[in-house]
Amino acid sequence: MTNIKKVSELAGVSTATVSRTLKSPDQVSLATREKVLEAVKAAGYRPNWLASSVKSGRSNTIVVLVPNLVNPFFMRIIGGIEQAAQEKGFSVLLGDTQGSPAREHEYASMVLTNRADGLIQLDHSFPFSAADADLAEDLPMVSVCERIASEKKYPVIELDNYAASRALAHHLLGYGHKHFAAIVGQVSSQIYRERLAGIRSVLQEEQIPFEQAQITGGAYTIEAGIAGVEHLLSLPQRPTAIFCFNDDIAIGAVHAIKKAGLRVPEDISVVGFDNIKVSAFIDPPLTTVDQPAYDMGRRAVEVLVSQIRGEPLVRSKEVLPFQLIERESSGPAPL
Amino acid sequence: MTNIKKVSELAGVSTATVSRTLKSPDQVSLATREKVLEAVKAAGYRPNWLASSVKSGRSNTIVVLVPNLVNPFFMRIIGGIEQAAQEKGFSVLLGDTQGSPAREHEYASMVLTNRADGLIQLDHSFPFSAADADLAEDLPMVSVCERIASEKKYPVIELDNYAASRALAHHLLGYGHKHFAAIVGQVSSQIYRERLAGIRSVLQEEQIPFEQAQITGGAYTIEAGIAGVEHLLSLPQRPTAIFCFNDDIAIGAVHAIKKAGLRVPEDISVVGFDNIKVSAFIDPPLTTVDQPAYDMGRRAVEVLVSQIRGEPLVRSKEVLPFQLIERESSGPAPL
DNA sequence: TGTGTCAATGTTAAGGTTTACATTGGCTAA
DNA sequence: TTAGCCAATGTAAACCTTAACATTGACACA
Repeated sequence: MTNIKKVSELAGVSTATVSRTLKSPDQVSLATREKVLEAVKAAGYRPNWLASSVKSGRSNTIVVLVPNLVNPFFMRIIGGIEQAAQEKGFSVLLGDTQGSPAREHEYASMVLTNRADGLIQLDHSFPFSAADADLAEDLPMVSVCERIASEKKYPVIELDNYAASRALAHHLLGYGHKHFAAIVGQVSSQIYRERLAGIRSVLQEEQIPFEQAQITGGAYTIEAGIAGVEHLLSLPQRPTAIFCFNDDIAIGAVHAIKKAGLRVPEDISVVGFDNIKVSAFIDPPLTTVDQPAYDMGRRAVEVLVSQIRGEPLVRSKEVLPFQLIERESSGPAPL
Repeated sequence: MTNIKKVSELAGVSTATVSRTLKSPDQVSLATREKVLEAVKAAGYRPNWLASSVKSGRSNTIVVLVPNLVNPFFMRIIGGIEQAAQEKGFSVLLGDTQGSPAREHEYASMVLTNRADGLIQLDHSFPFSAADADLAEDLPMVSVCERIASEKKYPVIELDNYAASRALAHHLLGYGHKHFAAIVGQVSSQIYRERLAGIRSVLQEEQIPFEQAQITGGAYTIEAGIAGVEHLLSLPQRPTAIFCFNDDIAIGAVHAIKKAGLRVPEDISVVGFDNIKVSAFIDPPLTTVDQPAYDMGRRAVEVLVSQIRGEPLVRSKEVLPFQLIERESSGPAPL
């Protein structure tokens, strides 16, 4: 291992001068600087990041907890996180939790052990174990999309899910639909409650019933979409419009509807959520709500880094704009 | 910051005993152990990972260079990497390079600065800058899917792209196709050459021409698939079967073909590569080659970690099995 | 009793870097 | 000439943990 001491000997200066040459060159005379840089090159020296980090007490690293790596929506968020982190001189540790609390605990504890300076949670759970909870009190943590379930309010970057769902509902009402269903993904989350409330509020205003039987789900997957449709088609009153709580579910739903010999949107309209890339290119292209995933990731990093730097929190909640994307998977209700 | 010294004072023992209690408890008497653990709890102490890492000289971290985070195939690989890394006590630093050499250099240099112990490259370039190249000589590095372009042969986990392409070609020949085209994604990569060679070898055996004009591409994206089809449909001799070098391209190709008023597979057969999740659920479901992405990621970590541990390299190249997945996007050639 | 052994614990150096403080020496201004 | 200043550099402590080596003391056995 070539270390700073070896370089200092090679250049005939002290280790402090080597350090200064690399970190604050203006404090070193030109002649010495050149001498040192030459020695650095000759020795093939690269400063040991671990050593400087232990000195500063900062790892300049953030850990991101993702429930599901293969979800393209999350990946767009992470793309934004990665980009912004890099710009700010941070690196990103990936924490694929698969929704497992044990894994969440493990990754979250990295912030307690100086392995990371802060964390971004993409799921809705409070990621620390009960044992760590009190230590986690004032740690930099930000959530994206979901709100972290805890007494203390951590900053959150989110969408107005209530309004977005209302927009989808109005869109479908405009097509004359009267029989609705929802395939909701993960129950027990903030998102679930808000979106459902948004839909309910619109239907109530129009005095359209929306029964429990019409609400199904379990996960944000294509399979859940297929299973949801199979369930819905077995009901006595078939819905003419289905809210899917993300685009993967919607893709599964469209697939299952077509497989059952029905048409989208002629027989059943399907709307999704997230606007993932592929949604525009399936048949029929998906009506959905666009979330600015990349920007949400970027913003999360900005908020997190300012927390890490100890700057006062401006807003504990930021709501980013959504956009209703009307495509061909939704259309007039059948007569 | 509560450190080990504070705990040692609280417990009335030396720092060494605290360290031993946590790292090798069998060396400490039961009574002391309990005393120390109580103090640890009372102080809310968590060992500083940076400090122990600088001591050991190991960060137990690997950095993964990904050209494109949103590609679900890469994400499956990374899922495998993440899982295996966690099992082996490593964490994963994410390096979203967007194909930019500057970013590759930056992430790769993390291995030189003790920020990471090894790296996994998902692209085909040698990720170190020219200045770092000689330092990078013997660093732990593994590539997945693509082979790293350098004199020194780094271990690679890959697929038999040649054989897989031959399988696809035979599949299409079996349907009576005679006019082929390919939308190839990134040119200049190993994958490109091998897959093309595989297709060419089969067509040559059957004395079927395969002209340069029929080969198009540029990126592994849906848009490239669309652009590719638009180009191919403008040619005097329209192909009846299109090889797409990944499923995203194939999804774009199917979309564009349908948009042009043609049918898949009745007018044109389309085959993809990778078998991403959504490929089974688009219309028509995609004929493709399944790559064991998750296992490739896992295996890459195993090889990398054994390199990090200084174990001798068993094989510098591991070829994992592919599987031809025949679905409805390919069918008999039109008359 | 004395010696040897061993488990338990303490002391301290080491890991590589940064930085507060100290030193050097050249220069200016009175 | 000399005090004073300042830029350049050096010295050594600090960051926190770990581990090699040292010490202690209890116990066994001759």
